[in-house]
Amino acid sequence: MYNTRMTCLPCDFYLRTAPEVARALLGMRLVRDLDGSRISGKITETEAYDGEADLACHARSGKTTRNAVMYGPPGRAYIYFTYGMHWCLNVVTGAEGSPAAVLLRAILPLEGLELIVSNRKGLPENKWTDGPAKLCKALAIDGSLYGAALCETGSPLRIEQDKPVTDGEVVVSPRVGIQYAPEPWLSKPWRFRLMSE
DNA sequence: ATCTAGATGACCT
DNA sequence: GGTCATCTAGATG
Repeated sequence: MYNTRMTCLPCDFYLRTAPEVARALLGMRLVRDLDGSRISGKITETEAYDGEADLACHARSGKTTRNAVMYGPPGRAYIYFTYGMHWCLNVVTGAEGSPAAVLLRAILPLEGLELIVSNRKGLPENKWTDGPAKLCKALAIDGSLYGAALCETGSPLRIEQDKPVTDGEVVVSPRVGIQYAPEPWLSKPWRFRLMSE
């Protein structure tokens, strides 16, 4: 029995390498507090981006205004804007000073369904939160939440402990959308997915 | 089912 | 000026 819904994962949870955190986040619950209403979903897909050496990571060119939060303490939100219209959400991992993060790529809606519906108007249910920019739209996540402490109760955006998943339910594969990256980064098995039934 | 084109602006060289 | 950790609608088999 996992009656741990309201417990945030502690900041120390993120004090590991990005691939370790990416794997461990599967099954946990992403929670958005919006005007007193609760929207949440089970994390079902993640990707790890691991430091300046990782030539697919946004920190590959050093510290900038955009990626600065990755250089800070773990457990905070690195949110970036891309393709002229999309927001994407990451969790910062590792010790302060070492830039790394985990991209949240998909969730399964659990609470606040009526708000998700209104944010994803007209689309079929299976397309509500099955991509990194889609889940941000569904949960009303944008740049105003940059740096939010995901490991603190009371934060408008946080990650709560939930039922862990077994290795048998997890599919590991290379990261997507980084064709520009050279080997070995292109093929690093740092994408983690929960199998769907 | 799978493919393609266009959106649209911040970021980097 | 080219690229981008993407998404959607529309076309086609």
